[in-house]
Amino acid sequence: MSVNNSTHDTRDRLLDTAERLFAERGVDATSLRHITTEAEANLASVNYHFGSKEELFRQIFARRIGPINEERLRLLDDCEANNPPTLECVLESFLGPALRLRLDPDHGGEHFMCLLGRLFSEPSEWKMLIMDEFKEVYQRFATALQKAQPDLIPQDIAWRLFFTIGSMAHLMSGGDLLKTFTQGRCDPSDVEGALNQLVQFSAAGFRASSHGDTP
Amino acid sequence: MSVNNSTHDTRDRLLDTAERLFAERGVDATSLRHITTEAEANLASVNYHFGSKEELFRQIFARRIGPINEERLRLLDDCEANNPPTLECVLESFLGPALRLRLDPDHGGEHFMCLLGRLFSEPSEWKMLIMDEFKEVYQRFATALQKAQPDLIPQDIAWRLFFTIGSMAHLMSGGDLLKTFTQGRCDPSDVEGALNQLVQFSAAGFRASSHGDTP
DNA sequence: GTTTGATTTAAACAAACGTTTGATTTTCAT
DNA sequence: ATGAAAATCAAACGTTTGTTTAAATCAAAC
Repeated sequence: MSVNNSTHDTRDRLLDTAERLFAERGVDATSLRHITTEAEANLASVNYHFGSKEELFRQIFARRIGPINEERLRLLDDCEANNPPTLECVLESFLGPALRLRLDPDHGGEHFMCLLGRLFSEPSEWKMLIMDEFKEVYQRFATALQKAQPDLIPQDIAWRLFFTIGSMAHLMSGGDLLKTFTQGRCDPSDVEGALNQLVQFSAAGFRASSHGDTP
Repeated sequence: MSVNNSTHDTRDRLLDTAERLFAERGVDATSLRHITTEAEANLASVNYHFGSKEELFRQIFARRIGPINEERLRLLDDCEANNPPTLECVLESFLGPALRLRLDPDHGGEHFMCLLGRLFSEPSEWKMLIMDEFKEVYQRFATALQKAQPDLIPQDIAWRLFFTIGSMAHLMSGGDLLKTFTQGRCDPSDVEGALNQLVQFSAAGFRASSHGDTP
């Protein structure tokens, strides 16, 4: 029932290694043999500690996604101390905790960030595992954005939050592409710089006039 | 060497079926047996007509990506008849041909759009197959956007085009999520409405003042 | 009608997959 | 030290994977 030190070692080693390989090569393309080899563990250890590959995946998410969403809501609470909250504050509360995963000193958070960003565009099988936890966060931020921009109709809020999430996911999963295309002049590993760029871009998008036809 | 009618039938059936299944379930998660069964073809037919699964994937892209990028550049040429071109015109030239894949009457384009959107966030293996073709388009549009917003520094152009691509990819691969979250009130299958939302959002983002700190 | 080349077919291939087993080793409270 | 629980291990399980083979079928030219 309880866990002693040595098991915790290999259990965590499996989580860390799988997290990295899932991020680098995709979930389906990463085999248990690859994971256990790089983690210097026995092939059977995944099924012993987690029961199945799917449960391993689930636990990789479980240990990271909760704290991120909690911090999002905590920062949002701070924003809503002002009424109405500023657009930039709300957006930064949503985007910051995710993008700052890159600052994790042992790079585990960075790998998870990449994995999380890709999950938004993955077929439904894996995606639905986290969308339930995400729904509460989504609703809280949608209403906060509505308060920050009361002149927008709810549909516009939804569209623009959707685009913001898309930009965020793209940055999380494929930021290296931007660095390549700009020959290093735009560097997503400058987290605060990237966050500022995305907040400003999205905030301006949210401030566009409502029904869009150029008058 | 040449191909007669009957072979073209099963060859196209394989392309169409694989395109759909790759979009619905992911490339790695789709087996040749699944493809050939649904296409009512023999298991060996993929290797006979294409040589390998990877070459099948490559040809699925080859037949669609060229026309899209050609139309993008053609529309961009029309924009640049004006000097400077408007932001909305340039953005619509980039986004329209991709989003309008949904209008393909036999739904083949819709499946490919979903597949294409996902590819941006996929591990490098498959992604690099199309990034070479994309580079020319990227450069043409980056310079056009620079002309449309001459006050922005090139890094800002790159960041904002990157975010626009992220929003587009998110819409292409996971638009159904928006419909779910909004209980059907935002419908990405209304192509022109979705395109207008994205163009207005991105155009406003591009018009944000340059270095972002709120004055 | 025969021949030739293109296509389809059923069957098999080796390799890799996630998972299970049963024995062995390690750990630690007693 | 001893016994029970926890963890590791090598080996095998039955599937499924992409690919190959060789025979069968088809289409059309001669």
